[in-house]
Amino acid sequence: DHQILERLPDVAVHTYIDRVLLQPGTVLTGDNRFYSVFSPFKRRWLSIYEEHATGPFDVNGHGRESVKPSTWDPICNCPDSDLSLFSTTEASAHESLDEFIAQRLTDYEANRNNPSVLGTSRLSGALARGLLSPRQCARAAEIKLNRPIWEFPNHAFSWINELIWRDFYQHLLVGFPKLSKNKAFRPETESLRWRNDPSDIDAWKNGRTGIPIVDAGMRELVATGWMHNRVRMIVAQFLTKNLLCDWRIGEAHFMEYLVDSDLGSNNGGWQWSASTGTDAAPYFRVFNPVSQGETHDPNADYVTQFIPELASVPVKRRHAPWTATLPDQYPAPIVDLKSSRQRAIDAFKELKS
DNA sequence: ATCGGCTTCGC
DNA sequence: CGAAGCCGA
Repeated sequence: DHQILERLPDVAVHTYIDRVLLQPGTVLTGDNRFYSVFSPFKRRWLSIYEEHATGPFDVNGHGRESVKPSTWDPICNCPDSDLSLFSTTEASAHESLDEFIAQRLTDYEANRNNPSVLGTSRLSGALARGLLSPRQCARAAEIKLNRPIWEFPNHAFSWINELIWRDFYQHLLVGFPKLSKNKAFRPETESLRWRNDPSDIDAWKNGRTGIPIVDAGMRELVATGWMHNRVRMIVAQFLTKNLLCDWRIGEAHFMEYLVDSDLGSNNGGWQWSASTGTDAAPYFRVFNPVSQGETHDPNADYVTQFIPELASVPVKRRHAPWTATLPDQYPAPIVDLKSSRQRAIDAFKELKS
């Protein structure tokens, strides 16, 4: 950027912090270090935001043209995908934001974990591609609720919280450069003996693991260029814990297919799920994909949408179809959930010795 | 230095 | 209610 500026002395260039709400390096601990735990980061973040919130910048009037990628094709490898859910122009991204704020913000906390309903904002693609800024998101919510974010009721603050997570992961990239170099945050996890079984990885990528919520998510990813956040955690834990595959395999696959692919958020999410990261999930708390499915997709609408061959299975058994009559076209589970969970816990336990 | 507390839980 | 260990003030 600096070199381009030097070569264009007659061009007026204006730069803005618009990828995040607070610039990385400005939210630091008492002894000026980068936070590695979200909660204290958030407390400090809020105290700074409360004092120094600037709102969106006025960028019109500098001869600026709107951001307009002509297509998602260069972004994600989804040749057969229906990407119509995602804005491809700045104007439509703002329409999506306004629609979310007006219609769904108040129910966000109640609905955000159910992948079968339109509960999340689905603005991640627009944010990652620069069609929207998080400042514009926060400001739109503040206008709607007529108060600053630190006075938001819990149900709406829960969405702002996700914007703060987004900031957190960008801060981590700056504070811990090894995260950008394919390295785990917790170095001792580098010696974990991942299995990386090629046929397991293939089944995971193609939505053929025999675990419906996992397969639905993986099929949603390829079909739409997006995956619901709750399901991202489920498929990530299944790959890294039950299949004991290196988190970098999943990270790369997501980067290839997601319309919202972003190094900070994607790497942060994968290392959280794999228990290799900052403030990561404790390794002994392995998601059970059946209970996750039954809890968050109680009517099995989501798994049925992406795995139509499950329609013959009674709804109550649809998250564990092997307990009923398995449809011919749908595979049996490629791992036993109980023993593979224990295998992962044991592998992580070994790291300490 | 001590100590409360730690995104998303399984069983 | 179990389950590591350590962050951050």
